[in-house]
Amino acid sequence: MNKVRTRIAPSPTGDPHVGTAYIALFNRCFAHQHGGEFVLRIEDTDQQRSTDKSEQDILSSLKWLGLTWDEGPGCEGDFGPYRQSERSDIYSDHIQQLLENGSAFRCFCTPERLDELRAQQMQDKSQPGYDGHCLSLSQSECENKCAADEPHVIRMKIPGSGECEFEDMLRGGVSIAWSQIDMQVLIKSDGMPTYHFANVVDDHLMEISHVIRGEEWINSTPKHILLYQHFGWEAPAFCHMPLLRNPDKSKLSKRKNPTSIRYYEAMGYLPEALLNYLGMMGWTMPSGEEKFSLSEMEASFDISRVSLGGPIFDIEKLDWLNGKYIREELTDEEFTKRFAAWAFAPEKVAQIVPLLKQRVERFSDVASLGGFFIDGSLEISEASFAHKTIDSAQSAKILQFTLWKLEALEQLDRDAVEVELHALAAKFELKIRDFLFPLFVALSGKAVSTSVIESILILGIDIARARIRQAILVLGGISKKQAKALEKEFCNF
RNA sequence: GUCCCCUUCGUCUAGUGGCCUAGGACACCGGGUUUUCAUCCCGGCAACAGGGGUUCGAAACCCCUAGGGGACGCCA
Repeated sequence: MNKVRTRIAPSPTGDPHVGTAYIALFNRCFAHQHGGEFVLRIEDTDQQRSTDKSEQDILSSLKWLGLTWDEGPGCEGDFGPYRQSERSDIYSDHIQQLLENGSAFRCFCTPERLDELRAQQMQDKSQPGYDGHCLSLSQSECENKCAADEPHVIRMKIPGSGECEFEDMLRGGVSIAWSQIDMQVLIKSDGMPTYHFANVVDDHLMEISHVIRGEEWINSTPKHILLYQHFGWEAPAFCHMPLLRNPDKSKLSKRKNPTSIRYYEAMGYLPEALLNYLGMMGWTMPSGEEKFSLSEMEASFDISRVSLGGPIFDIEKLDWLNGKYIREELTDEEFTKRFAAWAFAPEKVAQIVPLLKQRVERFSDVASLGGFFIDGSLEISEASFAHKTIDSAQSAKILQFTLWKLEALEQLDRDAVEVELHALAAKFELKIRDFLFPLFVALSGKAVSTSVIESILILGIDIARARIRQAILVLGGISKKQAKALEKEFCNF
């Protein structure tokens, strides 16, 4: 058997997600269990959404958890570069091969035509997908369009009939009809490869032997297998892990649950506890022991022990485990050190001090005024939101709208938040001080507090989001029906 | 809508045809220890989705039904 090599391939388009860490953990364990290597590759082919900041966040979050990689950015091996945006030449060479051997074709259809096509297919309740329009273009038509610089994409050809059968390491045989598979775009009109194409090319060139990824990819596996065939390459083994779930069983999402690794860091979870918790999602030690370190997991890892039901990410059990780690693994000295490093991180203190200094008369005022910066959840009740003109329903609405605004914000900076909040207050026809009142309470637990905007920035979007959501719940919550109506109103704002 | 995957206590799970009257952990409820609380200890509650096969024997294998989830983008 060839050397085992696995990879995690995050896309730097948002917060570092616990799901990424989850899949990374299993990839790392599998590789190391077999004396192989674990590779990190950045899939930044989406030029619109990829950011350097997100990449940095993902890398540092994985490191924080101890999920270091044997090869990847900052740890160059023989298969670099490890960032897809730096591999353009490789993709253009390879797409040329497919164009030449007839397994891919140029498509000049406009996005408008494709939207229309899809809308029609949806209406007819048929399987949405490309209709093969440009397949019938003659060679000369195609050349003329290219010469005229007409924007186009490159798509892969799909067998007209039959089934794609493949082995999943956990599920056994899976078969999907080729008729279900779309003629996937491989190269976008901006010249960048799509995930499907870059992923296959890179996995092959980086000699990835086992692709361990989320269940959401099962349905596109035939596309990948077909690409390996088009190139004449041997496909790796595939293994699809169950998806982490919200308490309502849907795929874990930030709208329903904190998903950012940063959130768990900011809430004061120990990385080793969070990692251990992720390890017990769908997996158990052969001994049955629930508390285990990364090296223990790697030593006893056995992928066949993965269970297939999608596990619910249960914060209560994580809390228990984290407490267990604090009690059993930290000496008083270590606790002191780690708590201080967490609570009094210099960058954080530097931001908080100016806000507190002007509002305190004695140091002994600091804890009650600034305590909410290190508190986890706040003790608030509906009564905390009592206000002379704003009732509970109105408060909940203000909080919900603010939450949506914050979620929509590309980047969290002072000015942007200020502009948005003022705009919202105006729409509500409220004075900014009245409008901000529920936010003060939601974020700090008190009616009197440091600046809301600064507080959001210091707390971080993840904690702010969680607190606002909690406050809405305390205020009686918002039913699905109400949420729908509100969302409509929000869009019209 | 079409296709794919999944299904054991509320939750995470053990279980690979007889050790199953289904085990452990979280949560919850009792009790003990503790000046309170927490920790810790002891006890309790609680599940094989339903139906049909195969078998001497099914939680486990097969089929059907139901439920849940996912995928169907010039996002990944």
